[in-house]
Amino acid sequence: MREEPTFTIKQIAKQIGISEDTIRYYEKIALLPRADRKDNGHRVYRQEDIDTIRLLACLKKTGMPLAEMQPFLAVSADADPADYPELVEHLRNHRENIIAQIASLQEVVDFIDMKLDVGKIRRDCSDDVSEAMTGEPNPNVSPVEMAFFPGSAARVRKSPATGK
Amino acid sequence: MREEPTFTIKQIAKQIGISEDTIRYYEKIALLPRADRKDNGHRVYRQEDIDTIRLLACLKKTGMPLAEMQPFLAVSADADPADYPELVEHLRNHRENIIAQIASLQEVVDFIDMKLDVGKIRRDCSDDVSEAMTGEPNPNVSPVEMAFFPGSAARVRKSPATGK
DNA sequence: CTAGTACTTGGAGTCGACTCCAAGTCAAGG
DNA sequence: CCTTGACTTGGAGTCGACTCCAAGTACTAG
Repeated sequence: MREEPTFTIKQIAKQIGISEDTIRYYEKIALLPRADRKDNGHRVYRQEDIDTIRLLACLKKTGMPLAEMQPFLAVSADADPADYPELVEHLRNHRENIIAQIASLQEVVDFIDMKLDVGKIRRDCSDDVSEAMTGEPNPNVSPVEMAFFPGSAARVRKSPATGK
Repeated sequence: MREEPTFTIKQIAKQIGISEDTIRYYEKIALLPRADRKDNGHRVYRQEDIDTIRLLACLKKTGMPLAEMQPFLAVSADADPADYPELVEHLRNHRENIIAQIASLQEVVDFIDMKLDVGKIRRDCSDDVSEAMTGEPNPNVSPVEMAFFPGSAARVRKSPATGK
């Protein structure tokens, strides 16, 4: 069998877009398994490892704390998650969290769009990520009082003008 | 005019789901304007303030650092953002960031689904939040080697099996 | 042999975002 | 009048996630 290509820590750091220090740190806190070393002690990475680290980077982007990433690595590794029912549960939970987070983000996007579109009245597109909100198709809403807030969509209904 | 209802810090903390300390902290770092006080010095909040704080909480959920939230409050306040071209620019930028973040999240969701659906082949539903990704409708992909990684979607294409 | 570079390690420092605390004020109840 | 409870303040402490550093080793080129 031909040898897989291997990479230095510097290379994969650059490739993935995180610092070498961060990668070493992940290893230090055992978020990543100890990487193989060359004879001189330098770390060697292969595609498999890169994929794993990339997954971490991806999860990080979603705001997940490092401590919660471990289970994902277990899954990422190679296994069939069905072998670990607890883990499946965990994954499902996290999936829900992420969906909620997407909804949050979408609300912010909506908020921004609303602010950017002040007066334009261009409210029709498809954006129903969350089923929780999407209250009234209320067009020209006024600044803050819209229902862009999670968990209280419908009940935010102000009365008078904003102070002024 | 009848008085708007007002609330204590404890009430709104509970309502919004963050700690009183956090609210005071936001005020301390001037992320929030100094709240009005009663004669005894206690903070009073009205709906308007609650909306603002709720916006912060919402932005926080999206992983935005506190320092970046200021512009949103300026917008939230009452103004027409068109009055502040820089701010509009900032909003647009952030909108893009969020869209990207949603894509990241969606990838994680896809990853989870993929892991959960191992062998199930149930790939059809409607989830196209981001227009950036949605690469191939590639069904039964193998564990890690999938293109669930942001920024390198198409180019991560492994050849051999995952080590084993 | 020396210089340069690419790594290694353990540990210290930083930064953001809280979180906790002690001391103080005020209002109401017994 | 004294206690209790809800708040105030400034400041200290914590925690997660890095980020930086000094000292050491290994290889490479001149």
